[in-house]
Parts: sequence; structure tokens; C-alpha cells
Amino acid sequence: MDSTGKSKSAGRTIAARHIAEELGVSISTVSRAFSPDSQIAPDTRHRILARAKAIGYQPNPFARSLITQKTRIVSIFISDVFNPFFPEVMAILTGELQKHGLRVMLFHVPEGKTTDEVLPQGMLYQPEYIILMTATVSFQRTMATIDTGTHLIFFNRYVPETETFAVTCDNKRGGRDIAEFLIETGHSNMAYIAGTPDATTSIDRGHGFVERCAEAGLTIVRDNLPEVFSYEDGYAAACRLIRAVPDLDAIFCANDIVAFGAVDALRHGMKRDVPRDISVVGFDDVAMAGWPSHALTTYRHPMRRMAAETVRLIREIDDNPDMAPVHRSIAGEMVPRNTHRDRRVERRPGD
Amino acid sequence: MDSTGKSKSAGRTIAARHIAEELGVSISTVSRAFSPDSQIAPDTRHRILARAKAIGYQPNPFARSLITQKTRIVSIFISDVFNPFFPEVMAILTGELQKHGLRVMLFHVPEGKTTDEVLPQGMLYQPEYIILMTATVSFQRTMATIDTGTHLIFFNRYVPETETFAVTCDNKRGGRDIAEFLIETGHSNMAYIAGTPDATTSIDRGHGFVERCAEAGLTIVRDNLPEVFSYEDGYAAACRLIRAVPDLDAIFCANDIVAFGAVDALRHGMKRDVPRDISVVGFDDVAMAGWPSHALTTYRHPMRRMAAETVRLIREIDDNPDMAPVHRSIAGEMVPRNTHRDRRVERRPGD
DNA sequence: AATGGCTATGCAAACCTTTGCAACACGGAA
DNA sequence: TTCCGTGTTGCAAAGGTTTGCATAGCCATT
Repeated sequence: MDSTGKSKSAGRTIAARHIAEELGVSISTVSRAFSPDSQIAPDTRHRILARAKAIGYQPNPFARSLITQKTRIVSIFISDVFNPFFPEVMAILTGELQKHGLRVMLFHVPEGKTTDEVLPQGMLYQPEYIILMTATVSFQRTMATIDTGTHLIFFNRYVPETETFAVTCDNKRGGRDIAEFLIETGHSNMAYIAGTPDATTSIDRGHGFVERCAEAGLTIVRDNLPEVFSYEDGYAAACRLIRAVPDLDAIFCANDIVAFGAVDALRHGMKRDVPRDISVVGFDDVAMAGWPSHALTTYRHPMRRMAAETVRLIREIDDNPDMAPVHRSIAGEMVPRNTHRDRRVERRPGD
Repeated sequence: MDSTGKSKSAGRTIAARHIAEELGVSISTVSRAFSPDSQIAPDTRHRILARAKAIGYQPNPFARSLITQKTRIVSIFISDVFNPFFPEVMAILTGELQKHGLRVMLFHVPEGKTTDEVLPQGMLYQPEYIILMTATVSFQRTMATIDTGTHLIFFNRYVPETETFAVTCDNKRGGRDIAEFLIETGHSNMAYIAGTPDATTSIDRGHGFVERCAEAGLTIVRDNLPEVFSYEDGYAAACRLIRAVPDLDAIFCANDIVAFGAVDALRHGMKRDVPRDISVVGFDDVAMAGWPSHALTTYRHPMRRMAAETVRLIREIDDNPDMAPVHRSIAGEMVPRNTHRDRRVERRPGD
């Protein structure tokens, strides 16, 4: 009997039922042993938990979330545009969330598609949180998602018009700090190499930089890259700038990769001495910025703190689901290395 | 009536029931509309699917997998040791799997823990596939996992003793190719800077390299790094090697990052001219290996093809679940740039 | 001794789906 | 007309859990 199809690896999953039978209690009691603030005799709970551990039982999360409507899932949306800290961010995010009983599901938004198109797929699993590392999400979809009770958190970007949760680097402040630094060290003829014009990160860095320069009475040259942030783009942009304004004394680049391109362009392509003739400052402080071969003066992106902050934010929302959306922007810090030079000494040797 | 607690955002989830009521059919029929080879009148299916699309209904994956025992989930385990292709690999893996209706869950194995300890957490979701990018998994746990019917796939590493699915770079072949290349270009006094001795990748690269050199009658110096692969390790190791064997004419490094360290050590620390005095070859071909500032001669890691191959493998297993474990190792290719030099010309100018 | 209150447990409904089996309608063949 | 086969649909069980309500036991109070 039992005919066919039932024979393969019989009884694969262990359910609460098994423990209940073994210990002569009801399924409900087993269930209660696993919810901390349930009414159950300490001794009973202990016996159940011990037995569960022995045979490796844990409540089935699917069945559980089917009834509780709480999935403990956070969906992270990524796209092809990667930041250099991606591995660390993923490790921190996944590791910390996991520590607090949350699971990470990953969704990819391919080149030609918008986040709006992929979002419904992720929503099927009714995640409690969605972390968006992609840019392309519309106002309408954002609102529709929030309506379902899922909390949307923008990571390293934000949608200016809407009121949503966001954790970003304080890019404007960063731009200001860099301007401050360059002004303090005696620069007066500066340029900014921006990234893609729609990236809020690049825009804000530029804003801060220009703003602070303006306060000091300086105007700066700008070069808007047509495409994404890349080494080659930085190389080309630096060449263009030097041809247009030969007596530039500093270039601020929207990120380190672009800065590496710029430094190499100046040194090899345009035969300038960095930092003697001209200073270059990046943004991010990627690992190799610290290597002796580059020793890039840059601004440290608080990516790890942002990841940690995101987890903290999620826990706060967990405790208070009706919390109003907040935008946490986190400051980084100047990392002076060897691609800038203090030009004040030339003018005021006695200072 | 309805007293309390029931009022918040009523009827959030839309279920098959709703469509059934609207269209005057049973829930079963709605369900059948979504399984392609189910007996249902084409017209009925059409009506249901149309209505579903209109109100945005899709079968609840939790309830579905509760009964079908098929979760369509693949769990990926990562740790803190990252390869430089991590972002791309994740994008390819997630994107492709998603295309085929599979979902990716991410699990992190923290520094002090072994994969064995975290694996049970991931198993709770009964993934159909597990992709392991971490090293620390025991034979015993491996077998226990396979017993549950979950397919274990090692990515970029493998457990030599066990018979499991694995997709790796053909590291031995790579080592041989590099040896071949250096011998061909007239090198005869070579060294190898290995990574951590337990990493199969590093071991196999070394094996292949040494083996091919031995065939040519050459013995090589080896330097085993005490710690993980890093720029600093490469720097230190190169210094050690040069002090021990001053007339070295080539160093093969277990990866590009180490190679960058070695190049910088030779150039700045040990005052050697690379490639005039000594050649350095890396392994991976990370993005910056191609930048003019480095122009590293290296070996291209077929990481993208490996990711694609992993997806293909999963689809094959999908079609034939009893498939015997296979180890797919994928070859890369030499990428000659400017950190090596053809030394034959010095000896046989007329050749 | 009887009652009240409290704690610990069990029952059963609910969450949403899939699927074997039964029923039903319908058309064609005998 | 009756019967049978075919194609379509519904019923109900199953999957594993959580939780409101009811019950049972126990101790303490009057």
C-alpha cells in the first residue's frame, strides 16, 4: 500500500506535531514555547525547547508568517551600478539583520528595467522592509508600496520630493568640507568633475563644494561627465579641464575612481606633477586610495556606519511601526594623503 | 462589534478567494489557472488571469510552498572574505535566477563562526539550492544537508574529499598557463607568493605553476603568506623574497591585489625596475589591473562565466534532480600587459 | 468546605494554497 | 433513449503554524 510517489525520503520535515506527540503535549503548547511572552509553565517550555534543540526543530517560517502576517523578511534591491563598498555593505547588512532574526532576500533590477517593474516580484513575499540601492523608482510606486505597510528605505540615495526613510552620506557637507580643506591649504583656482547629473550623490557633493567656494569668493570650473563614474571618464575629463584652464591648482572629483583617472591623466597624459603643480581630491576612500602607489587625498565615505545605521533604523521602526519617515545623513571625514599640497608656504613662508 | 485590533488597513492581502468570489468560480479553479499543465477550460483560465492581473493577484508563495514542498528559493552564503568580483557575481546570479522564477536569500557567516553554525538558519526556509561562497563547511554537515534534498553548490571553492557540485576557476590550469607564459618569455628564476595555505584556490594555482616549472626543469622559491590575501601581505612578501634571492627574474602572485603590493614593494621599497629587472604576474584581472597606472600582466578569472555556469547548473538539476554531482572548472586566459618582459631578446638577439 | 482567582493547557479556527477524487454536464455512439 | 467517455469544475483534506476562548487544576481566602 501507499502505492507510489510517497516513498522518497519519507517524513522530511519535522513539525511541532512530532514534539507534541513525543512529549505528550498539544501542538499549541509547543508553539507557545517558542513565543517569549506566551503563557506557559517554565518547566514545560524548558522540556520542549530542549527536545526541539535535540532533534533540530524550529517553527516553519512560512506557516508562521502565513498566520502572523509578519514575514521578518527584508528585500534588498540592487542594480548594475555598484559602489565599491558593496561587499562590505552586504556583509554588514545581512549579518546584522540576521542577528536580529531578519532574513535578506535579494532582487536585481537589470539594465533596461526600472525598479518599479521588479518591485511587485519582491512584494509577493510581503517583506517588512525594502532597502533600495537602485535609483529608478517612481513616486507613484513608492506610495503604493508604503500603503501595503512595507517600509521603504533608500540607501545611499533618496527621492527629493517624497517623504520616505533614507540613509545617506552627508554629501553636501562632504563637498563643503573638501572646499574648506582646499581653501585652507591655499588653493584658489579649482574645478569639479561631477558624475552623472541625475545622481543625487554627485549633485549634492557639487552643491556643497560650490557653495563653500562661493562663500570664499571663488568661482569654480565644472566638468559634467556624460556617462557613469569611471576611471576612463575621469582621465578624459581631467585632460579637457587642463586644456581649457591650464593654471588650475586643484580638482575635486566626485569619487575616487574618477580621481585615479584624473591623477593618471595629469601625470602621464598632461605631464603635470601631482601634487606639486596641482592637487587632486577624491571622494569615498576606497581600499586602494590608501596604497602607497596612489596615496590619494580623499574624503572617507561613512558606508559602514550607514549600513549599521540602516539596521538601527529598522530596529527602531520595528519598535514603533508608525514612526514618521526620517532622512539620516551621515558625515564622513577628510583623509589627507599625498595628492594635495599646502600651497600657503609658497606665499607666506613665515606662516 | 469587531471590537479592537481588527481595524488596521483591513484586508491587506488579496487572495485567490477574492477572485473566486468575483468571478463565481471555486478557489481550486483559480489555483488551476496558475499551474500551466492543469486541466482547466482555456476560457476560464483567461478570465481568471485577466482579473488577477487587473487587481494584482499572484499566488502567495508561502502558502504554495507549504503544500508543494518546493520553495524556489536559493540561499547564498557569504563571509567576510570577499573576492573583487563580488558585486558582478551577485548581480549575475540574482538576476539570472530571478529570470527563472528562483529567489535569492542571503546569509552571512561572521568572522568567528563556521558555515556549519549558520547553515541550519538557512535550511529553515528549505531552499532548493544552496550556493556556498564560504570555506568553512564540514564534511558531516555537507552530507546532512544533501540528505534533506537540498542541492549544495560550491562556488569558487570545493571540498576535495566529498562528491558535491562545484563551479570553480580552473586554478591549476591557470597556474600552468602562467608558468608556460613565463618560461616562454625566457624566465628561469621564479618565485610564487601564495595566499592562505588552506584556500584551495591558492593551492591549486601553486600546484599548476610548480608542476609546469618542474617539467621545464626549474625549481621555484615559494613564500607562504601567514594571513589572508592583501596588498600589505604582497608588499612584505616581495621584500622577503628579494632579500632571500636577489637575482629573481619573475614573481607569480596568487592574486592581483597581492601582485600590486609586490610591484610597489619592488619599485619603491627595493628599488627595482619592473618589468626591466623583474617580472610580476597576478591572477584575477580586476578592473584596475587594466588601468594605465598599473598595467598588470595577469590571468583573467572567468568569474562572470562561472556565475552564468552556476545558473545553468541549477537549471540542469531542476530538470533532473537525481543528477550526479559534477565539478565544473572553467579556464581563464592570459592577459599580458606591462609588468613582464620578454627576456629572450637579451640572450638570443637573432631569434 | 466552598468559592474565587490565577495559571497552564487544549481545542479549533484561521492563514492561503494545491491536488486527488468525485460529480457534473455534454455530446456522440449504440 | 441510454450509456459512456471526455472535459471541466467543486469539495475537502493537507501543509504547519498561531491564538482566542474554554476548561481544568490548584492554591488561597472566607
